[in-house]
Amino acid sequence: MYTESIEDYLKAIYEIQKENEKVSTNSLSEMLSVAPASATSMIKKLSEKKLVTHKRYQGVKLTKAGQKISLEIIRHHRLIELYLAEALGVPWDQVHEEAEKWEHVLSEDLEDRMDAALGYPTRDPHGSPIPSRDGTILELDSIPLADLRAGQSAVVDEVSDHDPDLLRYVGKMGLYPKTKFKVLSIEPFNGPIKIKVEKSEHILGPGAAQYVFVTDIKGSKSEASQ
Amino acid sequence: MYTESIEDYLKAIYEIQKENEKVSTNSLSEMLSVAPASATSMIKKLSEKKLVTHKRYQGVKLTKAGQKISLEIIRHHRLIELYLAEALGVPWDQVHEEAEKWEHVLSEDLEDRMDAALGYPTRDPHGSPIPSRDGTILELDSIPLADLRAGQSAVVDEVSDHDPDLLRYVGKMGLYPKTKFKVLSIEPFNGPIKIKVEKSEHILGPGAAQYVFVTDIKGSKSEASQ
DNA sequence: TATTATATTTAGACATAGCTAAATACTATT
DNA sequence: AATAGTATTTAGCTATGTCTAAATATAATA
Repeated sequence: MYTESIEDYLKAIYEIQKENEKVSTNSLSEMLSVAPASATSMIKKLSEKKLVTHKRYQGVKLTKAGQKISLEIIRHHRLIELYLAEALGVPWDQVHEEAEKWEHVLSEDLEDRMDAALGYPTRDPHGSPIPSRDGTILELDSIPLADLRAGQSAVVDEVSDHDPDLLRYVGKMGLYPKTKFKVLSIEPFNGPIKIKVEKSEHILGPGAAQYVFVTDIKGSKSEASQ
Repeated sequence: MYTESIEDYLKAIYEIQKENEKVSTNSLSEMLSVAPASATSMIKKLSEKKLVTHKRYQGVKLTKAGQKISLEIIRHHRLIELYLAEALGVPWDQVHEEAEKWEHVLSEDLEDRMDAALGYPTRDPHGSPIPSRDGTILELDSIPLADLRAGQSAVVDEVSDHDPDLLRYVGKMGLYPKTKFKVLSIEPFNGPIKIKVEKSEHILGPGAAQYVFVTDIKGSKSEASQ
């Protein structure tokens, strides 16, 4: 088994790798709230253990082995999040923090029991895919809500869980995964977005709209396909 | 917050204090599987933090503050054990190990939710009392099954959870808390004990009978009261 | 291209919590 | 009361993972 710290670094590397091509020492140190020098020394350790490859000043990349461990932890994390939400009614903005600690001490047996109790789910409460036991994960191709055009409707696919305030904010307007909504208007230059969810209208700030990912887009063309 | 290590020591001190008057450095080092020197240095630290009182070569004792923390951890531990058994069907010989790790990272909020989901329980799966949030705990006055006499019947109150094998062993004969049984015969000099649970008879080794605590004794006098 | 700014790494220190080996204190026995 | 045995403590070392300050490499700009 690996230390909690190692697991945290591997998870962070995976998350950054998913967005940006390059995983820099600085991005890691920021994500984990440690000094850059601390990240450097951990990178050295991960590299010796063949969990990442690293060229000085060039960033790191997970090896097969590193990715496997990373996905195991993410599986723990997301199963726990869903379990807490479903079984114990923990609000979706609080499950992340709880899972962050529990994920490191969850046994395989309990993981299986939770998985079964939940009916072998594929998504966590924020819509993020739950990796399978053997280390495969669904790649989402949803786009930020902020990229939609007025008149389009779509379905919420995933909401970033990096900030509890964001989750509470979009939760208040009912923008949970699988929820259908329509864009009534969208102001230029990253202006506010007017949307309709169920029967009610809401104004969504562009900062938040960047972190709500949507799919199943219907109506006039999206910005991306123009 | 305190470190996991500190919490483990405080918990161990509480457990030893419950049995033996004196909590020696050696008993602690044994219970926690660390070298005696390690226990000494932790005792020094606990003493500085006013969590225990300590006189050199004389053993330690929890202060009010130390006992409070200790009981909080034990409350976590036992709530988790019961939750795992009830909600996820984890067998009673496995809940301890799982709780041992989880207890240190359980939030107060989740503690409350589990407590409510379980209907504010007072005992864990082994019959041990669950301390209340404010740090009070029921003192049991049950006695070892080994001290009973032939002809007496009693009810299982608590089974020590220190050894999973023991739990599986007594579990096989149905000796769970609240189970009524009768002593058919008991051989002298710590011999085997024949008991009847429900309709079936079992032979119980004296080593195990020492760790099964019973109450509600009926029939001829117990050894203790002779 | 030389310079400046930024990113990364190295060097050296600290806290936690463990260890072994040696010294010291207490306890029991002759 | 002296001694042998056991319990406890001290001294000093190790590993993990963090930190700051200084050195060095890369990238951006004048």
